[in-house]
Amino acid sequence: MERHIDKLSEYLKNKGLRLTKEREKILREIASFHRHFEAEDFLARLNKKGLKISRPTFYRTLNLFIRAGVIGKSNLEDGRVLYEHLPGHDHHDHFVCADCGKIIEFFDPEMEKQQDKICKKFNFLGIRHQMQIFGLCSKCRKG
Amino acid sequence: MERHIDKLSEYLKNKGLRLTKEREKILREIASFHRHFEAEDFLARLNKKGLKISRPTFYRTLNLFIRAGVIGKSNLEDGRVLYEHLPGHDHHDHFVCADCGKIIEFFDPEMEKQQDKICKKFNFLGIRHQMQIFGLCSKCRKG
DNA sequence: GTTAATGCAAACGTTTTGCATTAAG
DNA sequence: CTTAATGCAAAACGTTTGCATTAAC
Repeated sequence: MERHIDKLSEYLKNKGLRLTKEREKILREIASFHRHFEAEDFLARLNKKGLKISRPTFYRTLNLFIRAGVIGKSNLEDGRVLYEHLPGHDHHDHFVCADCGKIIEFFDPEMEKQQDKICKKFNFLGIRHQMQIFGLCSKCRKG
Repeated sequence: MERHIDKLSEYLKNKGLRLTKEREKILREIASFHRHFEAEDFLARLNKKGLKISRPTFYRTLNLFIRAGVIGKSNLEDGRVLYEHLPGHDHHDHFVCADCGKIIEFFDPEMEKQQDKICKKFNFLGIRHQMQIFGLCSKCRKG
């Protein structure tokens, strides 16, 4: 949490923006939620907890947090749009279980090396990448 | 084109569905378009060419073509939803240029092997995957 | 002649906007 | 006290739906 609030505060100060109660509340929830989340699900979660945040403010805040670098956004191959908090959260790729919908993170240095190679081969300057493997997780492949 | 129409006809026959003029027109355009496309762009293109297809019919047709296996759909990491015709179009991954938006396809057997390895390691049954590398293409990295 | 497909208008879910009000600095 | 942020209602976006009409088979 401290890392998140520090990073956000710094960004806000640089930009002449303000640390409001709403931003603090949302950040606290996001920082303590250690999974990917969809916007609407998370908003419902906030409201259920009694933290009443309006929908426009929530979306505006998500976008602000992205700009500030405290959360990341990924568009999955299945159309879902997922967010996750970033600081202390290194790059990783995703398994997506087609059955239970679970998302499993992985990081494979060999894969990263191979990606560098392919970029060089095509003279492409890679900035970031995303990779998703769809299939069945170890639990669901038994069923 | 023949491959596409044959594949569609077979699907329609099996399902007791009909090969309409609209479906033929749309299929002809898609088959002769050898790039990825976004739905709205392509619909505008059709209308500009004088082929008047309503928006609902167009979207219904895209979904039908997906079911029939003549086109594929991918949700890019940047949120764009792209379609492309399938027969004679093998699996590939994508470079996406952040500057000009161009999409470059590539296929790398080493990468595929590495993906198999990582699936085994996690006891994940991989069905399909998608990978996108964002950055600058050879032209744009000069500018 | 059946019934699937079309076009229209209207709905949809998600995300964004305009604007008057509130509150952070 | 200034101006950024909020909440509301309304719009925007891409896509889908209900329904009466048209057209494949």
